Amino acid sequence: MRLNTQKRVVQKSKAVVLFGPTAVGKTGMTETLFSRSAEIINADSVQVYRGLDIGSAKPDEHLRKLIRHHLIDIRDPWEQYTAGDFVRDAESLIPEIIERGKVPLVTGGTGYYIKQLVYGPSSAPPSDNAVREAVKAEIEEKGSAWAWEYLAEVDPVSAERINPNDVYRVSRAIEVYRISGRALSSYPVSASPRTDIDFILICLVRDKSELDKRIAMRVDQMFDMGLYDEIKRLFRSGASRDWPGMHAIGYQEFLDAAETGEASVRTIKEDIIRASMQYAKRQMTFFRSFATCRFFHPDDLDGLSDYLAFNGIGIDGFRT
RNA sequence: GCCGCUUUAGCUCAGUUGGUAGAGCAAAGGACUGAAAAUCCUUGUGUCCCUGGUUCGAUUCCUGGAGGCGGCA
Repeated sequence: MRLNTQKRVVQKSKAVVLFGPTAVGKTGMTETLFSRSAEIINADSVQVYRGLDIGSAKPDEHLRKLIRHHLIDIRDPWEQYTAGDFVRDAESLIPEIIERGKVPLVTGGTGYYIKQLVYGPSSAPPSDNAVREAVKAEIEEKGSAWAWEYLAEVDPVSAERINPNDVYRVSRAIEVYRISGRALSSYPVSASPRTDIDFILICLVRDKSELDKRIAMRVDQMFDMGLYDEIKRLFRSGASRDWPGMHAIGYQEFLDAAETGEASVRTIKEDIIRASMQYAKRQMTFFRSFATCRFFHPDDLDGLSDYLAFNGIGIDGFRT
């Protein structure tokens, strides 16, 4: 039908997006299905950081030798990496990978990055750190109610959309206005997937109880693998809340514990497990909003490879 | 064994001068315009420990019992 028509008329760039909540089994899947055929474009906002290895569940040496990975270890944890950076990086990698005769495989759990890539990035200006700090200081002084009212004056459309308590977004909207003199809402936003690249969206899912077990198990493993040593190393090099990378689950809990001075390793571990489960839930909500996404259980390799073959994607020839 | 305190949502606890109850956390659902593992929104029926009594009416007051905590022996 529509797919066939597209295939005949235009040979568009194709890329596979493999998404799934944390601990669902994305990494294992890439090894099974894509070892020879693909190069991976990481879409995980924490794995971009050097030194955040265990807590971010980075693919190990073995897998990274087997499949070429991009956008991992490209920033230090005190540097900012953004959705906009990701889109630009991914856009330049996709044709390069196709050029090499491989499938670009975008995989990771950061739904927002994937949305910006698949729907086309926002045209609003990137953040300016000085402006952001100034806005933040002003809100701290005058309060969040003031901030929203101010936004309602300069950008009523955004104010209508953003909840007054959502200081994060209110301040971003004010920031855009201060940087560009234009309302954030005046920058167009795409409501449908971009047309220059054909993204095949796959979301891996498991039952809640199954996923919860895997999350708990994986957090245990992280501690066994030396998460605590990783944290100590980061603290020694000056890690704090100011580092973007330290906002990640598995790291921020140690910062909390260091501040209160009361938490034991056991309660930290419990906190990390709970935060991961909540994150997994948010990830699923994000992906349910992608109309074109197909859902598979990670064990359904036949279904998945059939679906990819139907879409003209060469994989490793897996058959049971 | 005696004395005191305590028992209310999955958890920690408010509260009802007697008219069957509500916060935080958890959970479920949702949002997402270059910070997104971030940030925010919505959702609260539970034998108010059990048993008798008083009362038009008891989760609330009284009797007896059970569990928990503390003190004295």
